[in-house]
Amino acid sequence: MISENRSTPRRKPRADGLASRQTILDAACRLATTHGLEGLSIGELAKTIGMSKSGLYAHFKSKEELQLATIDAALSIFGAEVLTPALKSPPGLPRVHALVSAFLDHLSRRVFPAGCFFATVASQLAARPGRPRDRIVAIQQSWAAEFSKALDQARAAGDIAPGTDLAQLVFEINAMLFLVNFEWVVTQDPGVLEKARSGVKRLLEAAGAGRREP
Amino acid sequence: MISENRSTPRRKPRADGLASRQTILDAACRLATTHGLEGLSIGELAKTIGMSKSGLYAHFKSKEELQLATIDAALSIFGAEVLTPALKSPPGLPRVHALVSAFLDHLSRRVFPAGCFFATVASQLAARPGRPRDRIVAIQQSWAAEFSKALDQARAAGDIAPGTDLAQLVFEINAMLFLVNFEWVVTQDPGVLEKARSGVKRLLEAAGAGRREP
DNA sequence: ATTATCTATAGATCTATAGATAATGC
DNA sequence: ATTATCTATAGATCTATAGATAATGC
Repeated sequence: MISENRSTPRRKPRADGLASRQTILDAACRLATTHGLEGLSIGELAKTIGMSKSGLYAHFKSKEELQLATIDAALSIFGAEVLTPALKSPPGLPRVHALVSAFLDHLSRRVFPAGCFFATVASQLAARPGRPRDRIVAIQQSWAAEFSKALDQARAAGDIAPGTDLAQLVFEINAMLFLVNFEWVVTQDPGVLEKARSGVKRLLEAAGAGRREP
Repeated sequence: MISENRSTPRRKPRADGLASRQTILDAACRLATTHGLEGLSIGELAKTIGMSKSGLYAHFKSKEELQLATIDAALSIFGAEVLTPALKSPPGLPRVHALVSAFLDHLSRRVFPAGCFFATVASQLAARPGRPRDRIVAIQQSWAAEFSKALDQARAAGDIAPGTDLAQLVFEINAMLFLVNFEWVVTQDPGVLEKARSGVKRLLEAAGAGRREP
């Protein structure tokens, strides 16, 4: 009776099936960055990659499953291009700067065709209840948590004043990253990235100078 | 041959036609705040206000005209609820604070059902070329220009250090308003509004203390 | 008061496309 | 994977009509 009643597939998917799925999701990430997750249509996606609608559809049980898979694919790209490299930097203040730099660099490298996938999609889904929204909100929170951790380490190391309100600091750093993404998409002007860079720099210097003591 | 070849209508539109148009645009503003301007469909809008699709459609030449009219209607509401009241405050620093307060208050009063119409729609249209996007970007810029003007007055009055980089300051203030809108929509927690309020307050205090001198 | 005209709307209908499913080929 | 097909809905157009308005006749 071994290996009966299991929900895992009997064989692993063929390599070209996986590759095809990856092709779909790569294109979906790109399209969703400009059109939004809800503006992402299966027909347009199929046309983009030169595949039939139903061939594409066979990889996903529903539109929502495609959306969730697209979010995961975007997270994987964001992890490889932004988060993982930044987390190789030393804990504390250097890591805060590394996270900011990595984010701004991924904008100027155009990892996604129209700025940060998560900033755009989060704005679009904020008021639309459902699993995609919940997933995006959770990802946003874990991004903020990385800043929290690094800032806490910086405070422990004495690089930030002991009484600093870390949640407030995370909010203000993230605010600049959030707006700069929008301005970058609209203007495509590298100068706007410097506004965020120098804004965060000044913010952290002020926090280091002990301006936030209780 | 007088009054030939004119493009103006022979009679003025009937009052109920104007009222009906206003009903449509009010509902369109609300729907667009949650669904986005592109997610706004004529069928859903017609159903919401209990009107036939074609009856509604007759008020606009195309979907794009409806979108542009909706943007204008939202601007009119935003002007009446946020901008005009704030501009009654004294020029300079008080006006900067009034603009920020008026914006945060319009969020907590739920003037639109899901945060700031323009923040949401701007995020969605940023990467979608066209007249609606251009109009939204122009409105965003005129909003930023109000801050620029008020901050310039504050600098002239000596409430802000002479060498202050105003564009940078506008960016940082706006960044907090932009992110707080998102967090407000997601959490509905009035506490997040305080983060923006105190963040801006601290920012202006720092600018007043002369930290931005050349 | 009558006639003509115009406005605002409804209902029917058109084409295109959405998401989704079934049968089939390789 | 494809092709064929289904239902629902998108934006858009057309015709018909109720009711308001304007010009005219008495």
